[in-house]
Amino acid sequence: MSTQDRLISSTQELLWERGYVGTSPKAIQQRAGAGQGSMYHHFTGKPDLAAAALGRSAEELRAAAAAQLDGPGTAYQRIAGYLLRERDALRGCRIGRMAQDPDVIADPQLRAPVEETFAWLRGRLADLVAEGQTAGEFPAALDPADTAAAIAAVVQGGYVLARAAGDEEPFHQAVRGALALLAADRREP
Amino acid sequence: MSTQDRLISSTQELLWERGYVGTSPKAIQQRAGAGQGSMYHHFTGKPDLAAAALGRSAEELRAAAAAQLDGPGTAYQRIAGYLLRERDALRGCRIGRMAQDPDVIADPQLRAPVEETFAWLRGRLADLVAEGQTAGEFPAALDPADTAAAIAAVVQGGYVLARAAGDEEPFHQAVRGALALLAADRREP
DNA sequence: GTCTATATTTTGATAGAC
DNA sequence: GTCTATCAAAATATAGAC
Repeated sequence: MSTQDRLISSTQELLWERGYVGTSPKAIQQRAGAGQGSMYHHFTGKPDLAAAALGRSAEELRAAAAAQLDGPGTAYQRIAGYLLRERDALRGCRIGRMAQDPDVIADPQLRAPVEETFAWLRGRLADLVAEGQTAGEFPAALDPADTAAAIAAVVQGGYVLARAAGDEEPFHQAVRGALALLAADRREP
Repeated sequence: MSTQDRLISSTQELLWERGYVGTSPKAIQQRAGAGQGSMYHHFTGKPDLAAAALGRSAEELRAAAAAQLDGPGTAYQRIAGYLLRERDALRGCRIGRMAQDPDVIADPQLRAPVEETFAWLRGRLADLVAEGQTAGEFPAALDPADTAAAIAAVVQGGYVLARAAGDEEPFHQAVRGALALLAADRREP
């Protein structure tokens, strides 16, 4: 792996762990095993490096989600597969975390990967919900975009609950709760 | 309002806007109109002041939520009232935001109000769901704790989606989506 | 491309006068 | 209680040698 690559992956890790404000160029250099000169040779500064790191994280996240959502099975099974996928709930979401950072939200270059990732995810989930409605899996009365937003929100909010509790369980509860609500045919009113 | 009070409320605002790492003593002093001396007279340092601010924010948040959840109406109506309450979705949650901050999560003094707020909220929502089940509003098969976690997660995750999009709409979609899933009796499978 | 030296500003706090 | 120095360390670079 090149020095440039190590700088990017170190920044990815640090942004995940400490956010943009909490990540210093010095910390990045130390984790990458590179000096000041290397970093400022390859990137114009912290925002430039962060943009590269966020772009890569967004790509990775999207690929991982697509692996579940585009897989085999019914719409419900694929959504369940996505929600039940193994995750380190206490680490939270690499991309969702950035939405809280005012310096990321304020910089169009940094916000773009965050915005695009969630726009894509909500769209993909909405398509799946609509597909499930056509197949008779889900009630026709559900709005696909609303349902998709709720599903994406449960994951992001589940991370918040887990980190607040210092325990993964609230994340899993939220996911189970959402899936139970979605499993309309299993319900007994 | 005393200088001490202004320091606390200024810190509450800045923690909400910029998080713990992004909030400097200097910024607090400027917003409060107080000098260094005043701040360090009333508080031992930034962590101490942040603890006071978070404690107050937690109290306020809990009171606001309780106003909706303990009000009149059926369980569904009260949950809907809570979810549809007027919120500035782009500002996000004062308390939930702190769960992302590693320095807050690492300090037991700072994490306590965050942990307690969500533990209370999930418990209160679970009681309401159970109440609704007894009344026949919700399917008996739902697990109250899971459902409560999903509802709380939708709000927290809704904020993430809204901030990522730079638009309140995804928050409202997520809330509508969750309420539609909860409204079991209105469903046509 | 990478390194070391240097520079400016901010952070988070202490000291001591009033 | 509040104010104005003062301070050591860190953040975020730039300069220039190799």
